[in-house]
Amino acid sequence: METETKRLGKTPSIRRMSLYLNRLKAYQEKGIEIVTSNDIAADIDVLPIVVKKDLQLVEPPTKKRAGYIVNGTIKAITAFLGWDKQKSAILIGVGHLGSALLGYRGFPGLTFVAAFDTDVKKIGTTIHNIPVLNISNLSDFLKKRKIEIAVLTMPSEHAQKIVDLLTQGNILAIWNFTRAKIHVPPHVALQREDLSAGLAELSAKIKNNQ
Amino acid sequence: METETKRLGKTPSIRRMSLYLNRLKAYQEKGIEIVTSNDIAADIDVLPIVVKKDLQLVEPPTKKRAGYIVNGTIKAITAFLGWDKQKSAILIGVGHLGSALLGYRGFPGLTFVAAFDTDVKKIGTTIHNIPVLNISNLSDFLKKRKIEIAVLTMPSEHAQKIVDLLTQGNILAIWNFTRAKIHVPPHVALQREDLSAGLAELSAKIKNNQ
DNA sequence: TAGATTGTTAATCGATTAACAATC
DNA sequence: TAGATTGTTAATCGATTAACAATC
Repeated sequence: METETKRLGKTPSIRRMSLYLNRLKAYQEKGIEIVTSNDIAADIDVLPIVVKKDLQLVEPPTKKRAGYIVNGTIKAITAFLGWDKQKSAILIGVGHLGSALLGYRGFPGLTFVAAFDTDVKKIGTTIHNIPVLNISNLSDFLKKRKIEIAVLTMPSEHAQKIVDLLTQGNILAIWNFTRAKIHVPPHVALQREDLSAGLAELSAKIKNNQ
Repeated sequence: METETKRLGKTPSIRRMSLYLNRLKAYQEKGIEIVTSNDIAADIDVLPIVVKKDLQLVEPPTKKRAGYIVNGTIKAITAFLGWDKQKSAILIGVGHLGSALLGYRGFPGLTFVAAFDTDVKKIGTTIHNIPVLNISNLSDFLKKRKIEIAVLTMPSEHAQKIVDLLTQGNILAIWNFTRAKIHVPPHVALQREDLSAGLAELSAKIKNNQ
């Protein structure tokens, strides 16, 4: 039943893509048109060879031996990640974290079209202009609208029940911020996000500095 | 100047520790006293050998050849991460993400004692019972109180200026949720958190499912 | 041409996985 | 004893880094 974790190849490289994208956009705003792997590397604290190897994955267009063309490389990364076409998303569970994510400006390619909750005080309101709907309308909603990504920020308990509704509603991907272990059919992409993993890493670094 | 990224050894294992901790606490609540690597592995979708190898790092006490003792293993992980002693933390920038983190219940070992902002509308209020103070009082505050961890959730622009104040104030660690590249002296632990890295990973998985 | 860069191939390092020894 | 488990050592795999070839 297990071995869910299909190896995707270049996970660390893919995770760095958003850093590159950010830096490149900053160059673009400054009017810089060409940039070297050295420049980027210095900016995000990795070795230049890492940048070169990673960017090769997206086949950045028209490089001369002077560096990467900023605009084209932005487009190449964006296309590589599928961020050139906006994906519509819903969010389940409008708590602190949920509201924060709804208002977060840093998710390119993602457009929240609705949020769902059980709390009657929240249902009917909007948060950052996104309507909060009754969770009991989820299935109907998914029949009417094509939604690609569902973001889970509700309490873990009933996660699997919701996930089943989502997969029946033909969602493509689930981004799971809860601690529930959830099962999805193989054609549904699943990403688990664990905020305290970062804290664990930081804590270990503190200990190492004694 | 660079090569900031001091290799810590077991980063992936350390990041998984919070998952183990979570599962073990769930067993504890159910009254389960002994648990095998197989149980844990099935629960978090990794191979049993991964659990065994990872847990060896924390030297879980008193195992019989029947599994790990839940209570003792919880204590061992907690101690390994330094989460047995509460660390006091402040948060800089009480925006959406900042407020969400202040209210997040899932950071063991971390106690927020104050938040800082520049917005006069926020200064003087409390968020989740944590007082929001004027950023101009940051240095004074750090002289009076021993603070271990600073969480950065403000706009990137002035990050380095704030970081300099923090390091002068003898902070031990910085958890950076902004996109600013920041420099810290070598004795200060630094952890960069990038929410959109997870989205990049998810997006790549969607593409792979075509 | 010399210099600076990306692109590519090879070497190294670390993390994951497998196999099995030790133990109660 | 047989069985089930952790602990340990070895093998494999993948990611990082180094070295250098190709190019304008």
